[in-house]
Amino acid sequence: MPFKPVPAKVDFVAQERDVLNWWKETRAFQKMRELRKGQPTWSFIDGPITANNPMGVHHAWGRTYKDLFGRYRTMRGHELRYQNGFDCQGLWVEVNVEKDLGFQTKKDIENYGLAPFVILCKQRVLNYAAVQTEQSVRLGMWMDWDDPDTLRLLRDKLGENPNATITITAPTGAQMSGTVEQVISQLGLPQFGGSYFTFSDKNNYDIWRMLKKCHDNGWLYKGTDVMPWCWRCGTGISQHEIVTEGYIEKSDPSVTLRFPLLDRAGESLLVWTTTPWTLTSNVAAAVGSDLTYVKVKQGNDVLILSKGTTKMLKGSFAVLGELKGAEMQGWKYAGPFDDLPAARQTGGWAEATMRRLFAHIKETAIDAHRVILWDEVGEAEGTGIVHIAPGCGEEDFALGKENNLPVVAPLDENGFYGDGFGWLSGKHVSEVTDPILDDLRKKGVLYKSEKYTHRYPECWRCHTPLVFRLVDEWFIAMDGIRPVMMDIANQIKWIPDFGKERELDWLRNMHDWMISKKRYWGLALPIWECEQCGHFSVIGSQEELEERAVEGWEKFKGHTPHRPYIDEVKIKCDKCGGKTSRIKDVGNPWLDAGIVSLSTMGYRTQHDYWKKWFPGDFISESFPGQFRNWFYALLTMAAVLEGKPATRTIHGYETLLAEDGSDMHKSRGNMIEFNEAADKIGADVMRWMYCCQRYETDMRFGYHVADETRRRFFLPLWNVYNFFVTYANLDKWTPAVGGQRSAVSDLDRWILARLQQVIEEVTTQMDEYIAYKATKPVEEFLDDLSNWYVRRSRRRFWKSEADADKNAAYATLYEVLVTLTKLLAPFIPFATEVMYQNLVRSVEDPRQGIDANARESVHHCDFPRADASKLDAALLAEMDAARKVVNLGHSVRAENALKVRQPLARVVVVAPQRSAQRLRAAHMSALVTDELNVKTIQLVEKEAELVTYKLLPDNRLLGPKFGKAFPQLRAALNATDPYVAVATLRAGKNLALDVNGERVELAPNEVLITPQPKPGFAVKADGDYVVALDTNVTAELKAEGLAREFVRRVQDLRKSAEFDIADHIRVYYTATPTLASAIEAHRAYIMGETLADEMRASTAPANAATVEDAFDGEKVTVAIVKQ
RNA sequence: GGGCCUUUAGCUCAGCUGGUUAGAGCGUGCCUCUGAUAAGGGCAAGGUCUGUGGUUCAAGUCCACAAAGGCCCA
Repeated sequence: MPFKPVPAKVDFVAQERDVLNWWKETRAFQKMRELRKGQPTWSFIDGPITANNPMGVHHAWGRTYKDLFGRYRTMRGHELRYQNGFDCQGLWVEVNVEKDLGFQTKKDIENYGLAPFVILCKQRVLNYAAVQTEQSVRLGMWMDWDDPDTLRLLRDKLGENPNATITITAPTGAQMSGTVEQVISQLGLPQFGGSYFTFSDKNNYDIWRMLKKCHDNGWLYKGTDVMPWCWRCGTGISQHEIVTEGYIEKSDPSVTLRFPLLDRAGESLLVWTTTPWTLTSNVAAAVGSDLTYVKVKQGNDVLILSKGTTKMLKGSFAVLGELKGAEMQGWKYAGPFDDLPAARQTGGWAEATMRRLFAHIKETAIDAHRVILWDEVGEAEGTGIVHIAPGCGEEDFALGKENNLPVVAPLDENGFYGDGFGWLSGKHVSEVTDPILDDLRKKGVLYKSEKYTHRYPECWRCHTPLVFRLVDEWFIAMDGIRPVMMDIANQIKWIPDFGKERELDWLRNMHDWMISKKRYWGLALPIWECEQCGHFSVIGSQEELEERAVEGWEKFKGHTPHRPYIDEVKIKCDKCGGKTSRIKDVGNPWLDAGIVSLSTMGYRTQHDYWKKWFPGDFISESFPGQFRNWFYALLTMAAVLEGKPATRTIHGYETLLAEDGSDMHKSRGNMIEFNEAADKIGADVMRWMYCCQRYETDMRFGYHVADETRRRFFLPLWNVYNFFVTYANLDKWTPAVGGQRSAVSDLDRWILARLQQVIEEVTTQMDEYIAYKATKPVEEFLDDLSNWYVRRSRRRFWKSEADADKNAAYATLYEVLVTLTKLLAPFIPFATEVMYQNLVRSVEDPRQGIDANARESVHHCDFPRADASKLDAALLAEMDAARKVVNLGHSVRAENALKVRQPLARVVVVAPQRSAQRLRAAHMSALVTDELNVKTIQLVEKEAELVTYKLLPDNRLLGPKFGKAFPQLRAALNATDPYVAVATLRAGKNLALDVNGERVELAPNEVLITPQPKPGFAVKADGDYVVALDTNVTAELKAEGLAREFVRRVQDLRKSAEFDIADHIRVYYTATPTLASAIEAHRAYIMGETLADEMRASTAPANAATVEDAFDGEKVTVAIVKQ
């Protein structure tokens, strides 16, 4: 057999695994790469995936785009780098390692030891890099992958002894030698190949260089602020992380308490807060200057609160008077925790390293207690008087700065009170609420306390409620780079285009970039700060560090620039000559990901190589978040070092949701893991789903959609392929046997013309990176192929004689399938490979070889190019007309309950003149009559008995011409005799009308004539077309219909008895008289259709497959046996 | 609080620069075809195009305001 038979029930998932093995065995990826070497470059820069967990289906969406456009560009004749990237450093990894170890706080990590902890982080990254590599391979991504087993070997060896020497073979075949730690630090270098890892030495040192450049420009500084802080992670959380990852509904005790006023005996401010722990740090009380406040008397107390909040008072009260907030400015009061030492310290209280910042403030918190004005004070909740603790809140801090207030910052990094807080010192913020309430009660200032539910920020990693804390962090000042960045953003092509606006919006509003994290695993910020004089140096390279090292180099040498070894190195202070240490902070991980347009392409060491690949042509990532994360970091780094865009195109896509539109979350249980989906629905189907999705809207992913995709697209494709192979084998047809097409029917020319159209559309859309606009024409084409071309061509394949027409059908379908295979290869690489191997490569006799030079894999082929000579616009229009008539005909049959199996005498068609001409052509007539099962087609000129007409003005032409008189024109047209008007217009003459007493003339092209079926006929109309059926069933036609019914029963029986398509049979039947005579009258037809060599009106042998049935008032028993 | 987006059939979404009777898929009901067969095709039902006002001969489409939802930034 020329082609391998296609199994009846294909296990697509198993088939994909076979393809993966075959690619591996034949080194298909490497060969493809060789093939494209030296062709024009197309540079894709991969945004690194965090190697921290197995992939979910949301990762597969983006990775499908990356592979899709890479494969497309390859087939279009480009050389690519094919480098995947892993994001390795940062808190994501740390938190998971902590979890594995059961650690609660940073102290646990320090007790465990930084060196072994960092090793565990690296091991986790290597482990999940291996997992994600395997998963990506499973998805069909062709990248320059590391061997996952090698990654696991390195993971294990690192755990055993990072200093042991080792040699491994890199993806390029080169040998990598050194200590385990050193080998790992060199993964992904161009000479070794494989994925890049952001923990590599190259990546880290290139960031050093970038930071030094920032410092040279004067952009790097240390800043102080009060910011959200997770005491469990021991690190600041930037506002962006909270905004995106959300808040929780949290119930906390709210407290209302009195601030007794000094100089106004018996009077108190009534103050409300939801964070009692911050009361220890109260410095001032804020009121709205325009708000109205009231003095109320309750028992012996006189309380002051805003007029709009008195409903919160408990019990009855008497209003003594009103005043404006502005009048209260400067009133002094006694704070709730003035007994603590912290309140008595000049400038306030903070950790030792930060006290200098408040040296200019000469007051204590107690001295400072007073009423200040603040526009933001409202009456929506509380008392209209806000407690201000500049050391415990972001806005408080800013307000404190404005008013030159002292700052009392109570918490250390783990959330414990420092030593200036009396009985609270050493207590943890999470457990002081009740003791503080007790204390306030004892002091007699507590007014009331109740549960209060509010939205509260939590740590997105560990879900600990955040506190606000005064901290030192390191920043890059962005003002200097802002205009450059905006210029760069404008040079880039954003897909979708609103991406540019979003990025520009971010750039306009962006604050300085906080690059420090007080953690352990990550980029070692190359900042050495002098404890004595505060001066700091920024180191730009390993070499520079060695040069300036005055201590500890020996301990660091041979290690990667990570904690703890890097911290051993001390350098001399430029300014005072003292010994300086590296700050303990690690870097923001977006630095790691942002540098890759430089670091991974040999920016420092292989400049020619870098120049060849920089800037990227294309990047693609999920939009949410990336404007302020990777896109931003990527553009910033290249802007600082080169002043250029890092990429020419930025493609983004939205969020992947569950099928019901809800967020996919592990915790919610509706997250679909990649492996699960791949095993269930296969990679090709997933990929097609992703490709069909509009990238600029959220995607709903689920198994129902997957199944629909399989049914709508995948099965028809496979069935057409299956159909071809089955019949080609039956006829022993191969391309070599067939040779040149000797006769090509219009149906063939039509499908080939459609094919060219599709190639053009797909190419256009793929060049624009709009995948879903490429998939749509393909699906339409497949529908044409399957539901029209193949359906209409069935008999050509089925007939027994091998003539030129049959050969043409095979040759055409073959050409379509092979082309489609190449066209779809970037989208569904597995199925297309199977089809290609069978259609093009595995013809049994190599001398029959389709193409002696056929490439080994479909992915080595060139992308199809449209052949203009096959693009026949007239033919396409002709077929459209025929299909329209057929559709109407079917519609008429359906509405009048005339089943297709019953032949009818004729179809009467009214069509526009051009179409009528086309339909008159013999081939089109045959198509229509056959499809509609009618004897003749009649194209009528005198359609008057069939239709009436609706006359409408052509709005586009006549609207502007008549303006306000347009409605009258419309009415006049409606009132005129349609038959006369049509006759006039069809004769090419102008139609005269009376509009508002004026005579106007309409040209034939200005009036739209729509035929309308007259009621009472079996007629259906659509636009210019009207189709009618002659419903008179003569005895002859009836007999023919019965014969066809009989054939149907025999065919069903063949099928259910599991006969082979080519088996010849004997038929036995008994039937009611009318049916029996119909069967005998059409004996030859029936036998031909059913491959019957004999047909007898008698009872069957015992072993025959038998069926009884009744239809159209007749009864029949049919039996068949194999001949 | 500012900016952007969305709102069209039971569900998910198309609808280009304003133009004739607003479409598709899924779901539902009915019918039908068939050697793609636990598929395929057709027909039908289902719409105040979120609301109000405006511009225009003509508005799902343009403008204003409002409502609901989403995203981004404060």
